[in-house]
Amino acid sequence: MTLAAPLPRGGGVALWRQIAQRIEARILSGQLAAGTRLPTEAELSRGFGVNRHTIRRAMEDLSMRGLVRVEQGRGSFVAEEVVEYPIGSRTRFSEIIRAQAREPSGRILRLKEVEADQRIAELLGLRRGRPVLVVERLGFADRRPINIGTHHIPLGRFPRIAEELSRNPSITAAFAACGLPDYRRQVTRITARMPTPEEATLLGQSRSRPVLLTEAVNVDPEGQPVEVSIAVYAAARMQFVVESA
Amino acid sequence: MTLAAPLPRGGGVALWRQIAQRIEARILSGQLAAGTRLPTEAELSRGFGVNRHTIRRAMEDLSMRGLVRVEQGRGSFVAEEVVEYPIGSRTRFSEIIRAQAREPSGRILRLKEVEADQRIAELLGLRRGRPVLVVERLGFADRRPINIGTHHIPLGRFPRIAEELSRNPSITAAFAACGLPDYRRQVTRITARMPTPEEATLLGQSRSRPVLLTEAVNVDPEGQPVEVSIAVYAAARMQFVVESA
DNA sequence: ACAAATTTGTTCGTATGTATG
DNA sequence: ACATACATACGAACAAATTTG
Repeated sequence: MTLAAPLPRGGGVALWRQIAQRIEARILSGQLAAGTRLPTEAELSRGFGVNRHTIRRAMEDLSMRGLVRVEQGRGSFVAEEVVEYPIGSRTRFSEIIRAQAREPSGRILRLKEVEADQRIAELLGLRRGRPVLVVERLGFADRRPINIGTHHIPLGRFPRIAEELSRNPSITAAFAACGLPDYRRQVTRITARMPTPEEATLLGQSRSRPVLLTEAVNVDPEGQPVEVSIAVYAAARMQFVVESA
Repeated sequence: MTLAAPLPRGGGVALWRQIAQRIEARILSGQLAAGTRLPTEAELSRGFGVNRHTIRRAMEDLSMRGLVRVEQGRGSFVAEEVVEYPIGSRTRFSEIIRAQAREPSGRILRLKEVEADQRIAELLGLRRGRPVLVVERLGFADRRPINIGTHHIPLGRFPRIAEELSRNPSITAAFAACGLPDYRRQVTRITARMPTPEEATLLGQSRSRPVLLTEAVNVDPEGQPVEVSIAVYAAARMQFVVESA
């Protein structure tokens, strides 16, 4: 246990603070990489020669400050850096990831032609039952899964979009190849819920941690809806940022 | 059990779909009011004469579509209407609630003078250690708890704000009484996490359901930060809406 | 479906030191 | 000097979630 070392007692600094500071220093210096598991509370309390409560107090501090993530029954982990995801009219997955000095990538999970249900039809300005391509796509930043996007695209206007997407799993590129070089996000709705088991697996996260859920409508320069996307994000790794003019 | 009635089997429509549709119809027609508890899965399975798994499939469908809320160990409930909470430069709690035809109110939980820590000082454009008033406020819509806001206000600029707040638990009104008739929201950060036990109690929600977390900076007309607010919202009752110009 | 082992979460109780009035 | 409040620290036991067999 390299973390442990004798602690000066009665020196005016609470033991839990000293412990938190040592762990923090290891994390900030990179000696404890993001995602790595910390020793158990029992191990730490033995290592530092303090009571388990004292360790827990230190962990609570680190957890509150977002440096570690504690999961009941599993252990404690060095927190991953959160992706700052600006929500605005030019919200593009790959641009946002690249702007954070990470490498974006994506994998198409499913491509399916369906008839638009009530809600999707309304948002796309179509009649119910019109053909829509449903694209499920897993998005990555630096090979870590970030989101699962379910995109609904009207096939009446973009009949060749499925073909383009199977060639290159980028929504923006597929639209460009179908004659729409630019689009903008009109509205985004944000909420949160617990993940389905499948979502938790795909996002590589615990089932007891929440996901952020967005529903967005993208429109062409004339204001005509071209896509409705519903996406889930691992909440622990994501922070949406809304700048107000 | 008025919900139950014989179901046509082998008619090409899955039993769980028929069950889900019946329950949905009752909810949409208002026969099952928001927040009321549904019969247990065991009762429903007896009532419809199907296996409990079939009921569960129907409930999962309804739950995914946001019509019901299922809580392990407690039961299933008709989902409350979600509050649509627009995020923009004029984000004001009471105005938003009123715009949804609900009655806003608030209760101050705590008022405390503290020294600004690193993060708050940075966001407020102060030096660390400067006096800041921390206000914890529970916000209601139609007497239902909606959010817990923790507001940080620089006392150097607003020395009398605590007094105003104890008279009227509205942040906007307190600022107005302290000579700031108008302010705007500059940036909002949104994420989600699980609630603390206290948060779950105050929000009247299950501890196994997530909360949305916002961090916002409000500035005066000159762009000077006047308040940092960190708020948690019951995710099941809240949807943030971001319109992009 | 169940059981065991592991790990964090919660709640008791006790004791000590420090700041405050 | 004394009482009080508060944060710190330790100990024990049990609850709850997760993983594994």
